[in-house]
Amino acid sequence: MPTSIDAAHAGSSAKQPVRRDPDASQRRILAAATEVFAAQGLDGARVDDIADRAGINKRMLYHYFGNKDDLFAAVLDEVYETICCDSAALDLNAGPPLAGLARLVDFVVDYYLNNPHAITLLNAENLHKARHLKTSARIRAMQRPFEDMLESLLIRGVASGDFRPGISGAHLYISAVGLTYYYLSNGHSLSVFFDRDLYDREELRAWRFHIHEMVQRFVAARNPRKREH
Amino acid sequence: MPTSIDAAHAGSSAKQPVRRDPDASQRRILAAATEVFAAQGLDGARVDDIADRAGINKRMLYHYFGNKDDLFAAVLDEVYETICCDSAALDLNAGPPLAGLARLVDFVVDYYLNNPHAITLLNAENLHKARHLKTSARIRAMQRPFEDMLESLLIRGVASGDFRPGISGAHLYISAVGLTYYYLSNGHSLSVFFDRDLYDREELRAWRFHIHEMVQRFVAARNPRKREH
DNA sequence: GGCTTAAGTAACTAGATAGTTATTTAAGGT
DNA sequence: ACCTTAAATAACTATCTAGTTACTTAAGCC
Repeated sequence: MPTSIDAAHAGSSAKQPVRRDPDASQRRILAAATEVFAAQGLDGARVDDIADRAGINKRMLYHYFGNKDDLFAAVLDEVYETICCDSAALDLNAGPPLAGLARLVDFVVDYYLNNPHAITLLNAENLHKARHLKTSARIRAMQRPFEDMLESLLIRGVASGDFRPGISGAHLYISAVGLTYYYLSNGHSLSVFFDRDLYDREELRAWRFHIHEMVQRFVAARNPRKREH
Repeated sequence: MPTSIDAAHAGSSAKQPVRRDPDASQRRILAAATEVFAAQGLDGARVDDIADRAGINKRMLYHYFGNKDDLFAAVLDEVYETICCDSAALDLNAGPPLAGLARLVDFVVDYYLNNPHAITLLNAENLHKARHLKTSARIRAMQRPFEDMLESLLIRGVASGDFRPGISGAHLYISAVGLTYYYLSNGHSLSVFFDRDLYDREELRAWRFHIHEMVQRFVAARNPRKREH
């Protein structure tokens, strides 16, 4: 089957005038680049492959994005954008602290389940020592409010007697992401090693529950309540 | 400065006979390949670069290892080898269960601190869906004994009243590795986001302590004892 | 010393790949 | 209708790169 229908040449092969749509072309390029960079990495990806999948002429890719590296930066910027937007919508400080904590975990798990590209793209970025992130304005803008939100949650939890004091918001967040990310990122190796499919629906459900338990027990003041899921 | 002294041509430029040492050549190639694949990934690595760093002729690389992909497989095999050997030396079931658990965590943290190459190599492997691992005999051979050792530890812990029942050895292990691995693998991104150097000595010490706490609190029967480090 | 084997070398090649040049043509303002 | 701008295309190129060919020479055995 054909990989994708070329919008610019949609319909029959009759000599219809080529419909122009710069915005759509850019979006198509970005979407194709996201797929290919995620699947092959920055060095493994082929510019011709991206252009083919986007159904556009390679020249347009250079016209809109400059070069391969800048295109990769644009893809990453979009990833950071979605992380920022999704995070901003997350209000950890409504309702009880324990519920906020659970929402944080579910948010992280859902984000990486819904954006599997993000993992391999961020891996590629870290292989290059976060070169592109360092110049991204977006992520810097949301850093402070996000950390503040985390700290508020922790303070509220200590006040309510649910959390113990002295917990680092950064460590808590890195833990939740790390447990999610590593499992999904290295699931292929782990599945071989433990001889079962860790991407299986039931395994994923169990792992989500595991993260909830780990995080809760970590912050819990004394004996944490069982949490139904 | 020159990248490395070529053993085959060591000494002055006088017309000394070329010393032959096939074992050393292979080791040099493997060591260079480990460096380059770890730094650039499978696709980013250049065979010529590896040959240059090894100080051998490219032809020998193909002679001993077949092709680029097989060389990468050999590098990974060595990584799996060290993981297996190091793990085998780890006796979790001597002394009290809590001490065994702490040894497990320290082992994992130390392994990835001492073998930073392993992380990017395993990432490259997972980008390719653990293609090479699937055919590695080594890792399969140690899977069962390692899991058994973990389960014994958990059973002993429950018996002694230190651990709660119902904990999965696999989940426990994945957690310890995940917390270590993600922190180190994505430390560049995280350092930018949290605006501090997470590879700093003091930060690393704090993170190790954090993993100990998380893991201990996770398995603890009721109120875990504080653990000095 | 001569002979066989394998370690080592230099120069080469076929194909791939990022990036360009030169050109055509749709869209939109006046 | 005309003209400018920019979207789109096809064909091209300089360079890089994995893998090879053809050759030289050290080591070990008799």
